[in-house]
Amino acid sequence: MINPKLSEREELVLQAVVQSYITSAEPVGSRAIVKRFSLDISPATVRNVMADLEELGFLEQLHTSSGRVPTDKGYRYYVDYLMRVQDVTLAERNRLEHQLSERLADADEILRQTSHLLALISHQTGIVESPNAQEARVKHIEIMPLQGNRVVMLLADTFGSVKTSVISMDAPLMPEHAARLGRFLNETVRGAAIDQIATVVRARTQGSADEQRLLAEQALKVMEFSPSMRHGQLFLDGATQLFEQPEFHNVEKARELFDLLDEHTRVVDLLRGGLVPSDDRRSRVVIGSEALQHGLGEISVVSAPYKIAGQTVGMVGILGPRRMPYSKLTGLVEYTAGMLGRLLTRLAG
Amino acid sequence: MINPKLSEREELVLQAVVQSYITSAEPVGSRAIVKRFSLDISPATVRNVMADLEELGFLEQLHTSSGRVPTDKGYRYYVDYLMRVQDVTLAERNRLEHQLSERLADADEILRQTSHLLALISHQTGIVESPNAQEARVKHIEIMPLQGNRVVMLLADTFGSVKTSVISMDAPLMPEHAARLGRFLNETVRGAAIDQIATVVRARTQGSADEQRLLAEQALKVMEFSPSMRHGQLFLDGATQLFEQPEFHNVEKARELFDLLDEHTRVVDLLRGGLVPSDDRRSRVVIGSEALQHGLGEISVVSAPYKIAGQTVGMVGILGPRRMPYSKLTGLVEYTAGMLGRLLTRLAG
DNA sequence: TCTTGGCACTCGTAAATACAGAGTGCTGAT
DNA sequence: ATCAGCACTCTGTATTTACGAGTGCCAAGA
Repeated sequence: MINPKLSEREELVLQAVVQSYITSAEPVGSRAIVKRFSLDISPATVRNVMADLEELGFLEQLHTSSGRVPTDKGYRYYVDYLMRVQDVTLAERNRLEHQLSERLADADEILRQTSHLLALISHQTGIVESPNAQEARVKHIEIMPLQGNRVVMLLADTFGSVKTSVISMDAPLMPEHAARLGRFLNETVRGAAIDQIATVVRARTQGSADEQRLLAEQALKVMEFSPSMRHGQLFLDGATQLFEQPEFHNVEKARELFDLLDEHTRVVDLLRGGLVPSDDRRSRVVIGSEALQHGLGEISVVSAPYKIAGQTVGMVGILGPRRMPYSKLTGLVEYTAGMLGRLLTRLAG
Repeated sequence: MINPKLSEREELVLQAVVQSYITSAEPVGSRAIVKRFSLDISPATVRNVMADLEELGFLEQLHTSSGRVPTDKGYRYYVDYLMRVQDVTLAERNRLEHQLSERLADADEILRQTSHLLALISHQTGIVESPNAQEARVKHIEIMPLQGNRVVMLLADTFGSVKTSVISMDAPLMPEHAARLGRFLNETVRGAAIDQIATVVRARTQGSADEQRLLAEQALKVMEFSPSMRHGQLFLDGATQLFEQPEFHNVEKARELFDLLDEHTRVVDLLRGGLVPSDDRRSRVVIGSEALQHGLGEISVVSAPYKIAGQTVGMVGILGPRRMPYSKLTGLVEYTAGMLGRLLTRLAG
């Protein structure tokens, strides 16, 4: 994609249109712009520039003689070249600090609370992805027999999060066998990546053919299927706020949106913005239909990666209508990602 | 409330109106009824009966000369006296059996899957309340130190469910202290009701004043605040399906609904139907504004209690618009509650 | 006394028409 | 290049009209 550099005046007008439209949700006309931004040029001149911008694909009219609305391309140019990232206000910063330091102990609780705060501050939907299981290492495993054939497996990882999984065995597990199995698993698997556990254990038990191998493999088989272990969780909050946005007053659109939010894999794709995790930009923006195969061209996502101990492990983001205050939200996700990283790093070890 | 017994013909007409309206979502007129149910009386007669029913408060007109629509009172009479509970079809029964026996090991997974199936079969929102913590007894507690000052507490109860809670201590916990604390807690608290743990331990540690008392109390303090321990979880599924119902094509209504679904305490109140748990009816129905102080007069809930080992411990239900196929859904929740009870009883011990 | 056919009336919906306002594109003057 | 002026286009909002579904009531019949 070539970068079609615009003239200074064109940029000025484009920026004005985008900013006006973001706050008003109404198509913006030439007169409104001159007035609102106290420009030294006449509406007629603005009209000429707007006509050019429309031909270039940055703006569009819903019908002849309505005001202009930005296209995806217009938003993109605005986000990439025109917008100035806006710092989080002091009040917002305080709010984040306070409400997040309360529940320091539980990683999941921190993630949940983060998504909640993102939603509250942005008035959009806040999204937080749990630390990627590919990066986490096993810290400790505990095995505990339950009633009947069932066993619970508790796994603590290096990111400070704790996962449990209840497994059904072929036969009841005696406490002493459980202890032995626990020791075995800890020796074998400590330090391994979470999603490599099965492979590691299988390699280790390949040679030796004692009864433990059976137990271990059985436990692992179920572990592989435990959804909370394989896929990271996704914390969403504030979805209902989107009903306030005029773009979702249409019930069709609203339904599409809520269906999307229920499909976590699609949401994660949006969050990651189709980019490789090594990409080290502080934030990214997906606009409208850019990353979506079908439907739902109406939404945008602003997201930022967060790091634990210097390593990128997940994303935080905000999802809302295409018409979003990008400059403010970009600042917000970047700041939030930074803080979340610091908090989680403190938990990790 | 007096029970205003209706004449046979009045009952016939009321039933016809309710059933017609439930399937069509349109106000129903006199001619339509005679036709649809092949009645031997004329539209004019039906009109007279309808006028009576309106005066008695069972029906209403949206405006002069539109068809009639049932009022809350009308639905109530239908549900209490006219409707015949409809059995679950064989296909639905098979579906429930199959899909629920797959994940037998994890109680939470069973509950989640149950709400999912209720939603799929009913095309409404499925709700399942986790077994009431007041009835559950502690089976086993495990304590495991994490990085830094943190400790994870794992609690298995007599209902076969497993809860974890991450706690921040004042100082790091040595493995041997953790083991001692674990033994102490198990001795003290085994068999106690989940929501009585704090009380029991406090009573036990009142006299003895060694270091363990400090540890135990500290652990408990946090445990009390752990939300997943105190309140039961609520599993909801299929909310977006409600967009298909014409009553939620209005965005205002849709928003109110989704806001309600986010407030789990209100949903639980609806589920329980304002009745005492000892009430042993097989199912209950809350219609429209009956149990709601403000707003949201548009929804109904059909629910049924489920039992573990003969004891009522929670509710399953279906939430949807007031205009619901009560006879079918009543059968569905009753059957589902029964099956869920059997499955969970098998896990418990 | 209950039932029913007939009829005038009401109300909501949909289509057709008219109108005002916002905004544009173009032209000619500076 | 810029801009004032003007004709034109399109939308949204009444307003009107027509239509149909359904009612309430009355008077006649069982």
